[in-house]
Amino acid sequence: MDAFWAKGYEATSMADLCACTGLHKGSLYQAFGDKHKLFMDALKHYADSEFHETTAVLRESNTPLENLRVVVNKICEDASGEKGCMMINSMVELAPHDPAVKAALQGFGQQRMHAVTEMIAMAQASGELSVKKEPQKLALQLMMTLAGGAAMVKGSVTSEDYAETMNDLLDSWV
Amino acid sequence: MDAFWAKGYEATSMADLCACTGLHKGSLYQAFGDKHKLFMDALKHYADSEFHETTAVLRESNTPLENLRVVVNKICEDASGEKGCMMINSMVELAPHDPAVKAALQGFGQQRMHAVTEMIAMAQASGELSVKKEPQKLALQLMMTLAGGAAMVKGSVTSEDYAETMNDLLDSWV
DNA sequence: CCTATTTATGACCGAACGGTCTTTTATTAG
DNA sequence: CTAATAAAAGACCGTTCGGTCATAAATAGG
Repeated sequence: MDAFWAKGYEATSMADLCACTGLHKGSLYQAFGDKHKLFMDALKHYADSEFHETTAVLRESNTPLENLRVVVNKICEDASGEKGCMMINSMVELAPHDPAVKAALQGFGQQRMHAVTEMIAMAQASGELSVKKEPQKLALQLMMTLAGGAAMVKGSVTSEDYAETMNDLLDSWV
Repeated sequence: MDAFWAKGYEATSMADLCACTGLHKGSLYQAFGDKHKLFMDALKHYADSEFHETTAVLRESNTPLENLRVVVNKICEDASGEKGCMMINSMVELAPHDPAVKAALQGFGQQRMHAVTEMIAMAQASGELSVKKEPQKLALQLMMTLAGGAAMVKGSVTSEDYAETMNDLLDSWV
């Protein structure tokens, strides 16, 4: 997963994966089928563990808005650094030409959109967010900005500016 | 340029480039040096022509905000479709491991940041934008959202939602 | 028209690619 | 301890990769 995350699908060779895992080609093929299947498993593992870790920071004692802030900052932290976000990386590199990857990413995206939409709706209901727009639209705005940061942090935006921009966006909704 | 734009650097072979240009390997190497140099030229051509076409839609008869809207919609249109934005694609695929690409993209990014910052400042000065935040921060917000849309439009966001989200962002600043 | 220089061509190169297969080594069950 | 099973290893396969080079076609100058 780390190899695919750091270098992408095409630029990662089976030799890289062998060096990274300490295993040898035959073993990997026996265990995973082929490179593409191995990548799909790695992508799913990334998405599942990232989602699990992100939702893990939620606390019942927090207000909806506090939870939203914590989640957004967690996502920022995960995507900061040179590797960025593996889902965004894969969407950019593979989604247009790889139906399996595209379908998987659409699933992960919907999962996250639903979660974020619900959090925004709760923060609106609690009165912490004064912005009136539909939660779905705000969630899309939030996801797109997060995604853009995850892309730009790889080349032309610092992780501090990334985090600050996300917090400013939430502030503008209060 | 179209081949690199559509498939990225690693996934585009010299054979693809031959088929795409109608030329043969030797001619390409003689004219451009190697694959990497050819890619750099294609990336620069993309950035320059995209910037030129985008600034071309500006009109002195428009108000600053109208011009900002036109520019944002033009960028949206250019990045919609399966190929997305070649600069975002390259930043995600190559920037962390390719200093030359990273430096070039930082240059293009600064150029765009300056232009957008100035447009926002003008729209604030004219009173069309009521939002008080520093133009630089708003520009970064705009660029990140545009970038995220350019990434997600390749997999899980429609071009209509992309354009609508960008217009909503500008509306929220009025 | 003939020569000189440029430009395009396709055969060719070593290396690395993804993937397979047989042999050897651990591991487990009886 | 032995036999059956699973897993790891590395040699090996055809293909494609980026890149080179000698040759052939085309262009330009005298």
